[in-house]
Amino acid sequence: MNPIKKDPLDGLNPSQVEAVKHFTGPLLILAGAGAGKTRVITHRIAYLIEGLGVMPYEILALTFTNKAAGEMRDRAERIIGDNARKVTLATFHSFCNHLLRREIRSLKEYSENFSIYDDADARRCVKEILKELDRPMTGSHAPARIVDAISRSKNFATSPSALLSSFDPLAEEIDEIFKRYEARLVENNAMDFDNLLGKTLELLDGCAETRDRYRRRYQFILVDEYQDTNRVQYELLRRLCPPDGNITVVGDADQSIYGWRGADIGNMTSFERDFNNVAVVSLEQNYRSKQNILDAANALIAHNAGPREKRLWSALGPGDPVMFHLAWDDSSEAQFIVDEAGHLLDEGYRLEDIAVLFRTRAQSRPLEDAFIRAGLPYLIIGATEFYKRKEIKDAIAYLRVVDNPRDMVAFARIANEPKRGLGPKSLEKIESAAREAGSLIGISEDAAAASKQFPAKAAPLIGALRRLHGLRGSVPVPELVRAVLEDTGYYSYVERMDKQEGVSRAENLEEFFKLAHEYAKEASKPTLEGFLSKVSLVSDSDVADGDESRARMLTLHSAKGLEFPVVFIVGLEEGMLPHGNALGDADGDREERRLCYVGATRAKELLYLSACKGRMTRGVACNNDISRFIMEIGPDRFKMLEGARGGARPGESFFDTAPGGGSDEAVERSPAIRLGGADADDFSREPVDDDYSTPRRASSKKSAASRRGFDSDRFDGVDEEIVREKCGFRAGDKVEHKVFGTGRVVSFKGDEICVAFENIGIKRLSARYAPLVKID
DNA sequence: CTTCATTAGCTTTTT
DNA sequence: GCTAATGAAG
Repeated sequence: MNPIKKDPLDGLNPSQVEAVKHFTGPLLILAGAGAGKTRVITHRIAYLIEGLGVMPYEILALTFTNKAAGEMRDRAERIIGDNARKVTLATFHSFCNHLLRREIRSLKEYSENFSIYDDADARRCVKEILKELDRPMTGSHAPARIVDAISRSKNFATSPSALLSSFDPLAEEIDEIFKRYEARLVENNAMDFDNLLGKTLELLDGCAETRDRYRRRYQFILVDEYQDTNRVQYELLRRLCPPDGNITVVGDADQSIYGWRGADIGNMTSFERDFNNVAVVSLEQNYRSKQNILDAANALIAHNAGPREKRLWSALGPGDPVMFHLAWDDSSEAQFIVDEAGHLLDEGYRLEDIAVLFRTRAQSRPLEDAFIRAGLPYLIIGATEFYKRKEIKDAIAYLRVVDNPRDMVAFARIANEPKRGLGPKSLEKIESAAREAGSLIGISEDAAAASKQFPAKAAPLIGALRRLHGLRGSVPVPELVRAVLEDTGYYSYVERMDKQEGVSRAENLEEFFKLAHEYAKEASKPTLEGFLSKVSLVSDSDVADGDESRARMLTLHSAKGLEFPVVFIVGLEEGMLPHGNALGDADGDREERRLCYVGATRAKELLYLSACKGRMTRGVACNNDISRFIMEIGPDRFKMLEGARGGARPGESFFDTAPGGGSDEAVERSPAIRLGGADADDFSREPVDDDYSTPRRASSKKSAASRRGFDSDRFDGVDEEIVREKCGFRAGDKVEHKVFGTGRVVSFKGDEICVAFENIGIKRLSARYAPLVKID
């Protein structure tokens, strides 16, 4: 028994109450940024159950990310307790995945243990097909591009060639490649992300009985981020809900930023057309940001043509003006942010209050450098690398083959990992044998032994896979996972790998086992398929959270739905934001503007925008104009900020007006350039080199960044002597730092070494990892 | 068949 | 500045 913890109508404004209390029939909620969208959905779920007597299992709530789904469930649970768990609350993809696993019989060519293919798997398929067709795989025929074209065509529900210019050399062949790709998926009993949606639609269309069953089951449907639905998702909603059904969609056309992926804002207007008597509620009061921030955001978005459905307002007061800083180059832009962050910390903000938003992932690098140098811990959201790690992908591939022995993409990945002497030639033979036998484990031992064609070296692997496949269902998932990796020899192979490499990989595998345990604990009916689905459908932004005291770094896209007291948006330059690929295209331009709008509206108290006159892109210097978005917001809305080292003035050109001093100065500030330059040798000593040459994605707890930056706190109290011994420095030593120049060692504290640098001042650095060299 | 080294190609955003 | 693919040598 769970008492109502809270009245679902408590603390809502009149529009929100109207949205929450709406009972039957379609409802369209136009919710501006920060207007309490998630709040309305969760409270509506609560009210339907507690106030209107709807059964929890009759409710289907769909989101785009696992994170949003989880958050919604948490919040609903806080209002109504355990009943919230019985609501079907899922992403579109995971909902479809579940439906398919249950109903797949209706699609004869698939069985319920189908694999889910990610982009990399899809590319591999395309590559094989190109090889088959003897076509090139470069330029216009790059597998990634083809996969992209195929995916877009599915999202737009059209043929791939229809979306290509007729001049595209690919246009002629793409449909054929597409056909073979689909056939290959079927052969492998696999679905790509798009097919999870598409096949579900197909299934519901092909079987009225199933469709009606789901319609009866889900009397109430709620859709979050409705503006991001694509054609297929829209059609799915129409299958699941009759025209006068109880469907509530919540969206904001101004936050539509996934048009490139097939999201169709047209679905907002289609909704009123295709569903009957649609009620509309508009939420305009913003509970997140100070008015100055909203004014800037409103001014920006006003430049997108079309009627303004709403104008955000806030009762939180004007707040500080939005700030703008023009930096010399990307590293001084990053330095500006670090300096500013320092001030903010002095003022009482915490690191986790601060978010730095950028357009492209590549922009994180200089920021990371600056944060590392300053010893400020940060977290890159969305760079989960965990599931992209080789050992994890291998482990998943093993499991996939065991679960679905038709999955030849997974098999190709692991056949020779560890080395079993199975090269491409052997692989081909195994594949054709598998095709003949129906699946890998269908290859009979006798037939294989009899055939001179069949590589004998493959027999043990196939045997192990067959045996493990048989254990499916009778052995608990975590044990099965371990058995798969141990019995195939993969685990010991990883363990035996040389030194650090092997250790961190084995650690990651242990982490993976832990995931399996967690899954088994929380799933009502754990299965290998369930576990695989789970790991296949996690998105990058799902993991990153936690209340760790770190600044956040993330793309504008992954910022949607989040909020932070302080937001920096960097790189407001033509070609960057708006991005070069969107220039010259009116739709693209508008979407870029919305992207910037989304970023700006993430800020609660302080919003900083910055641009730089020049930046390094792909190792090449280039200079950009200040983004049109800055002009559109209007100069009088900004407080202009100078950086510690002086900002550049508008109109001044970066690399060409200052060929001598100017660019040299810039080069000196950029560690990346120095590293590649002549004095790289100076830093080739092991710990030093390691620190700066290894990839610096900070998402992993084991990254160099995290070790130096903050974990050091935990070593407080470590004997000073040990530290001294470890790093070989003593107080008074003159040292040189790759970035900070020369200085003198002042003292030690825990794992940290304090150094007084000539121009910079005293810095606390990690004794073990700081790139310090003793000089005479 | 494997391993190592060099090179080409590329980076917008992601369930 | 990175990954993945290709090529040469073991």
